[in-house]
Amino acid sequence: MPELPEVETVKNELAPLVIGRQISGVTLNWEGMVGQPSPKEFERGVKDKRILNLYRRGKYLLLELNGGWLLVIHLRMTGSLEVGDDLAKTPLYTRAIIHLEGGRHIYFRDPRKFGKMKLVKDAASIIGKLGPEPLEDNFTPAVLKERLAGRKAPLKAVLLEQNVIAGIGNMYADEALFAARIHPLKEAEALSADELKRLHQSIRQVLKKGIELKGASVSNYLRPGGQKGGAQREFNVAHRKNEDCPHCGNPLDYIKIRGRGSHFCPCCQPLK
DNA sequence: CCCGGAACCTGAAGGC
DNA sequence: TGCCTTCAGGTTCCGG
Repeated sequence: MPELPEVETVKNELAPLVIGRQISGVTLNWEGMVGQPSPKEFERGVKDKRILNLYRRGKYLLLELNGGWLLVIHLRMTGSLEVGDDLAKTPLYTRAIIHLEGGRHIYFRDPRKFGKMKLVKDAASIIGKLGPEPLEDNFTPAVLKERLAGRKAPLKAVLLEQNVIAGIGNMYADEALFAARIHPLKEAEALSADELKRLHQSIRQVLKKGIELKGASVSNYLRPGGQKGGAQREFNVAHRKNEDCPHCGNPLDYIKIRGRGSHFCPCCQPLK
């Protein structure tokens, strides 16, 4: 599923293909992909705008257009963006196409139709409530402590909240907790100073590694050129149901936390 | 505010 | 083999 490393990879690989290009039009195969404004207004508003720049914030991809407009894309669970030059080779499950000048197309694929595009002027309306970017320098163990303060919910559940920290999803939450040797059900506010330090370091480490490997292709995620990412091969616990812990060899555990499948090693991540 | 569960969707995987 | 059920999990909404 697209989390911070996957969206960062999409941004990095999309940028040289689309920045500076003008949008000649949009095809909506499924109008539900447009969150706001109405599909018709969206089509009119995007047409003939130029893509000036590309940013990521949390799991949001932000296309800066001229006139002060932002085209915001969220891939949700099964979305991916691919770029191609031949409409006859439109990928399966393409729900929307952004046509660029010169015959290039951005295909928004999404089997489950959860992804969303929005055209807005005010970035804060979309990303204003997001928590800190975990890979920026201002994300410190002290900030992590402050973000978890007062939260008695399971740590894993709190890590998935985008207004606490932006960009972490189910896979990288499991990986970060394993690397930090902390049980996912540990009460979020109850971490010791050492656990906070380990978790802070682990979050950054697993996200950086995910970006280096160009994201994890466990389900539908593909890079803009159609290639898979490689991060799933390096996962220690995520998506490794019924397998053994790569560290101690004991069977991994699988439980549901807030309805999310959670993989961990009960031996290396004791609840105590 | 905090917390947990349901809903949105549909292809893939598992069970019988 | 084929039908049926369950699972996947990012975000938003809702009830307690």
